[in-house]
Amino acid sequence: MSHPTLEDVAARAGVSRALVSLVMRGSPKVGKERREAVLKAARELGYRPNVMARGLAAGRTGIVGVLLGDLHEPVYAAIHDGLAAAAARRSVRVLLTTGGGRPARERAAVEQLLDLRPDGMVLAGPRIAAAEIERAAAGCPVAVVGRSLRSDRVDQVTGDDAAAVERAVARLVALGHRRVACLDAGPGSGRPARDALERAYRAAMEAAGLAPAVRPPGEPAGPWHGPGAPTAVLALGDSTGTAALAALYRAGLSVPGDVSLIVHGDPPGAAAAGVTTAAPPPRELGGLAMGALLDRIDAGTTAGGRRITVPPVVTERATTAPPRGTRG
Amino acid sequence: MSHPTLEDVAARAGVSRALVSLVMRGSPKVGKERREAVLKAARELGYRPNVMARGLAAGRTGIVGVLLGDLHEPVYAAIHDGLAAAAARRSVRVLLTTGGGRPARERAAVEQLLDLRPDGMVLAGPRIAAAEIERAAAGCPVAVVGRSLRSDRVDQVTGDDAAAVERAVARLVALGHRRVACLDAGPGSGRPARDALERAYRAAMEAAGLAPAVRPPGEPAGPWHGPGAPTAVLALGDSTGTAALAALYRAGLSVPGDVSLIVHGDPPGAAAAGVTTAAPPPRELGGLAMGALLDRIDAGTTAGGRRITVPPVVTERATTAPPRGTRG
DNA sequence: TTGAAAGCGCTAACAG
DNA sequence: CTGTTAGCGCTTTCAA
Repeated sequence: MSHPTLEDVAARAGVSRALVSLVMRGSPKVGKERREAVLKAARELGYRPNVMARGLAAGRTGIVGVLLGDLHEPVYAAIHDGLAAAAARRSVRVLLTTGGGRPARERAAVEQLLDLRPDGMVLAGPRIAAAEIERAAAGCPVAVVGRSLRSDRVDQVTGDDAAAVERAVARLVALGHRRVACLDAGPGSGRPARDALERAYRAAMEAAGLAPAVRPPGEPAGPWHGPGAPTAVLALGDSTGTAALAALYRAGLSVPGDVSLIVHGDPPGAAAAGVTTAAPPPRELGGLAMGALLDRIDAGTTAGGRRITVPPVVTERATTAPPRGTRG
Repeated sequence: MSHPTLEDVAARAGVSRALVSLVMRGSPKVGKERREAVLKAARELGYRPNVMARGLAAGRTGIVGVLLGDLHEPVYAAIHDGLAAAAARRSVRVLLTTGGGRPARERAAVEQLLDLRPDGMVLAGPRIAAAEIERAAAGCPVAVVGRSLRSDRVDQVTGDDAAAVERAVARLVALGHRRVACLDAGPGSGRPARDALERAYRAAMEAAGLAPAVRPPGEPAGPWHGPGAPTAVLALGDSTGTAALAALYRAGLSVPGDVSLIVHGDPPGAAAAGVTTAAPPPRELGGLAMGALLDRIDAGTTAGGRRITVPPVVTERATTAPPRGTRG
């Protein structure tokens, strides 16, 4: 038989269905003898409880649905690591979907998840409209990673990107750099966010008593050599993690010999290329979101709206060093 | 009411439950008037069918479970693209899991999927034992991507890696290269597979009337300069996609000026770093697997065991060019 | 402790 | 075309 049912197990163990149900859920009030007989029968039959039947009857599914913004972006793999670890600790089953970054597909993905009647949902980097997130939150508890919205029912876990820029500057300054340029490495998308980061950069430089120097993407290479040239670069909007590095190489510079480089964010190629980055730790974002969600589910509380902001981390790799002449 | 049921819709529309059920499933044999009344009521109530109840009653869930070997490896994102596209064309809902590459977690993930009683399952790059795959296949139709096993019930879609090596060599030769070295760029893991690739390389070279030259990973840089030096390199086991490139740079070579480079496989950094690669196209692998699976589900056939081998593709990027002196 | 009975929300014949 | 009648596999009272 392909899928034995509770009843098959009961028959084989010579007990009632209800007893088997109790045993399967680990109820303490079953005699040791019978319990083992049931377990044995279940094992022999290869019995696996049917989640859907259980969910229907119990009113809860034990499922947490997770939307991952875009599988092509490695940051979601890291977020998932955090989510999964937190979920494993609380023995809930995680089911994943993704819309591949396209809002329309993402909406469909979220609705499919909702159709399963999950106990809760985590949306990591959702691109759908805030109203749709809100609507989803009417169906089950929802936690969002990496996006903040005006809502008192959705838990929100976000990284502090401005703080990441600050830390990056601070780290470069601590290494001894005084001329730290800000390079806009990427194409035009995400302008508004980029502007905020630029402001954070300026503020951090000024706080350190240094002169900010922003190089917009369009501008030609600029003076990279000579006495006034920057000894360190903070790259914004480098979506690959290697674009800024390549640009520096192209300008004939050695990294970190001539200039140190820190890229903001968690771009795909950064780790492989050994590029130092400054960004909120994605694993932690995921873990916190899942934690908040499960807390809320366990509490049975309707009201969410918790906001958690995670401080950034500088991941020092091979592109940062003290400025030339400082050492040896 | 948080989750209206079929019955609520029926009440509001003033019809029977069965009629609503028919409408929801798009049956053609419902009067236009009633159909619209039902649809209207459903919309007003925000009704969404409960997948679990539907699955329980219908005996099929409309769910295809997908195991993705490791979210950190971008090839799985590409495989997923193919899977998702094929699934969308046939309107099935795809639910994802992953074991993060660890067999124990992967097994748990597969079992969780199985507990949902999916109509079928795709295992992309599974690390679990063949016997466990076989066992899963007893529960529902299964297709496997990227792993071949002795089984007459599991559909298998694999890429032809030896052919990828052949194509790479052929491409290099077509560009005019005569001294094509094979570089083992990675650490020791995956030796047996690597050996097969090396054999394929030798065979391809000999078929082209050229002398193979393998440089094992341990060997020091070797003669990269001078009259007999290779003008092209085929890199095996480069797990980042940039390791071989970095090694060539380190040896003081310009790419593709001094040497052309093709990396075997779909390593993470290759696209970002502009490295030319030769490998089976992962999207297609995914699409074929999903297609085979859905065909089998539709046919209601138990017997699978189809084997599909996908020919490789050379993705020409910035590291390949004719040998120096050939042009201009 | 154990068993019987009543659904969870939906589909699938089957009669009207 | 439409409504009625059984379940799907499981949990959950409620008695025994």
